[in-house]
Amino acid sequence: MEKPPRIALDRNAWIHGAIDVVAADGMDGLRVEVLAKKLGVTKGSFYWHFKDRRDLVDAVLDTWREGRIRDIRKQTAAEAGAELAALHHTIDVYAAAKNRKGIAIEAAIRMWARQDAATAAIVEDVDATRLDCTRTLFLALGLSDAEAKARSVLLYAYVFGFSMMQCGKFPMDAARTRRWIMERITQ
Amino acid sequence: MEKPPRIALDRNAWIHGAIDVVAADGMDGLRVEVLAKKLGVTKGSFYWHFKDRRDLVDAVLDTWREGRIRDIRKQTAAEAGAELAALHHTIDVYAAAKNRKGIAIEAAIRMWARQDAATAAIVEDVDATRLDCTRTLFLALGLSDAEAKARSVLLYAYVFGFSMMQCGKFPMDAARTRRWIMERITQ
DNA sequence: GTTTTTCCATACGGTAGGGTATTGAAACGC
DNA sequence: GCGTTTCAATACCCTACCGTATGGAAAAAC
Repeated sequence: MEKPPRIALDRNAWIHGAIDVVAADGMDGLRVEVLAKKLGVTKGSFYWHFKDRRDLVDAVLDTWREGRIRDIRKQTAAEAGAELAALHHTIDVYAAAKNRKGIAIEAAIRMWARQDAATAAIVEDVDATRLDCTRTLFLALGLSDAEAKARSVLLYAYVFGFSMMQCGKFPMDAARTRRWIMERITQ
Repeated sequence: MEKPPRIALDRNAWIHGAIDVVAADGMDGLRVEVLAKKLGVTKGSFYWHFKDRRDLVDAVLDTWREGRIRDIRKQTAAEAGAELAALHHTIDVYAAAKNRKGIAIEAAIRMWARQDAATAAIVEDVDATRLDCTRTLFLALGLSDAEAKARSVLLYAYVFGFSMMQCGKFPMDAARTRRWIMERITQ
């Protein structure tokens, strides 16, 4: 019997494992002992790296905020003249079905933010950053500031809202609908 | 000391109490013993009216579905010629800040639907009904079926998405933005 | 090689809560 | 009045977890 080599976990391994759990089961589903078993250790390890469960939750939220802010800046980066394409790209990336995990985390954290003020503040930061990024793109297209803001709000509300809807029983041409809506938001 | 008169609870009292809890704490926050204490009884009563916790959850979901379907039909009812006003009214009612509890329940149930297939089917029913109700209004305004569907999807995605956003740190004229978006969706 | 630090296992106490079994009391049928 | 039905209280058992205390092994420091 080979003895498995000792691979020490760090806070980061716990945080990323926790994010997976949050995506699957929501913030309430994040349990220290369950996560420990998933990582192949016991909670003795957990309480070495974290003060308590709340410490992990805060770390998850911080990691999420930093990641989301970095991501939206990257996705909305556009050379001069490519702003419209960048907007289309942003909608595609954020509303895409391939982004199931990201959407699940968004929903879980926003749900949790209803009960937790600190989380609500983090969501506010992320949303403000996102809204500002697309506002900049709309401004570059020559729109007024008020219209750039309104279109940004519509863009994100659509993206988040669509990800929460279940259109399975509503017969439609999904691709065509997507295209129509994207035009409506950006032009 | 007056002895409080015995007021027998029925399933409905439990269900409505449960809906309040779900709005406040999500589906995971719905606990038999906690709800019993809130209703001033013990869980001995609960297990008289319900087989188990899942039985209550199912009852909550059924009640929610029936209520939501009845409500959307009522809100989108329009005399001939008043279809546009009905659309505006629908957006107002569903996106309104005054509807905090309704929004919280929507979010909680949609979150729960990620883990529970039966719930996902119920959400699908509600969404299909809602989409169809506004589609009918758009059709009455003379739009093509494809466009009527696309506008309906945009309408609900916006309403749900906006309720999940935290725009506190994004400075804007909220009323004016709302008006702009409403026009963009309906006209 | 010994000491120290790092990381984890084990064992334990405590609370919350699901579900059952039993008892009890009020209301109802007659 | 008297039995029956309806609804709720009580007492349990059991599981899932949080958090702590302590011991122990591996690695690093020296």
